[in-house]
Amino acid sequence: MHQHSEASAIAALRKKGYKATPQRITICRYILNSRDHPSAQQVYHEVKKMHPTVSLATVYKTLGVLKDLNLTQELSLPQGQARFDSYMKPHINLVCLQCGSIIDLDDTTAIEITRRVAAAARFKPNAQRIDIFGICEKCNATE
Amino acid sequence: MHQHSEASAIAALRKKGYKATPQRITICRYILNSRDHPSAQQVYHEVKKMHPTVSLATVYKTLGVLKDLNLTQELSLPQGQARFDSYMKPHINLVCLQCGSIIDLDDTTAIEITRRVAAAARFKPNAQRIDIFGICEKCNATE
DNA sequence: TTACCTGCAAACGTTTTGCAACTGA
DNA sequence: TCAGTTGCAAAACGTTTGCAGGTAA
Repeated sequence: MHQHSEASAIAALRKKGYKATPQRITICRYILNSRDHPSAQQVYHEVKKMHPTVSLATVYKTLGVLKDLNLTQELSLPQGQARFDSYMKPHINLVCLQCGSIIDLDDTTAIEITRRVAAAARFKPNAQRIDIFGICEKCNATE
Repeated sequence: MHQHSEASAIAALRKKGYKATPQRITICRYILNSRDHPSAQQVYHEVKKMHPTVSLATVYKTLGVLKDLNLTQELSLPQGQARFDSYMKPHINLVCLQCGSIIDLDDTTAIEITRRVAAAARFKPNAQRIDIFGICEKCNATE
């Protein structure tokens, strides 16, 4: 699902004039290979394992860089922190209101929708996001 | 588009045991009749014209009540404040990255998508949101 | 009458910023 | 070498909360 290797992340950074620092590489590796849409705090705690002195500021700055490189998307949700999604193909986010998990769901509608909109309204689309809020399979079972 | 009258808002409040205070009525009237997806700050400044002593806390609390009554939806966006949408029919939000405007677009896809998802993943949907980020017609023209 | 609401101020959590020291290219 | 980066601390921001006084029903 997340097809970016470490080497391609480094190349992407350098291509746009960003330095490939150890902290950034660690952050990229974590984000680009995680499927669970981590928050900045989660990234921070994870990266600290390799770089104990890393700061939250660096995490936020790097997340900004990754957005600029189009390697991640920011999912801002009501009540609380943003979550980061490195699955950049148009898709649907299934957001569980109980456990907070976010599942990426491929669906042809997600791709189609932008095309339709560009045609219907005179709107120049850049990015998209489809969220469906509800109760996930796991929470539904344990209820 | 926004079909709620003041009387029906008062009825909705009372039905769930909320008091219909003057502040709440003013906030409801403003939110339910605005098409421009105001932020809490905008609501606050607007309501202040009628109730100069109203507090931001009351605005936030009332916005919470309106969410509970299913009369508004909170649109949290990257970089900044949440915006509030009183158009509750499934639709697409066209979010302009330049001027910040949000346009509601009716599209059959918006309704269809939840049905498909409920079937595809074993997910119990509650609410949905479709955002397309880009440049609106107006900004595109003045560019 | 009373449970609920208001408005103030303080608290909270996330994100951003300024800056001196450091470092990748 | 030097533009860009780090990490710290402080600031900024939107939002929430506790509470004493006030008000709708």
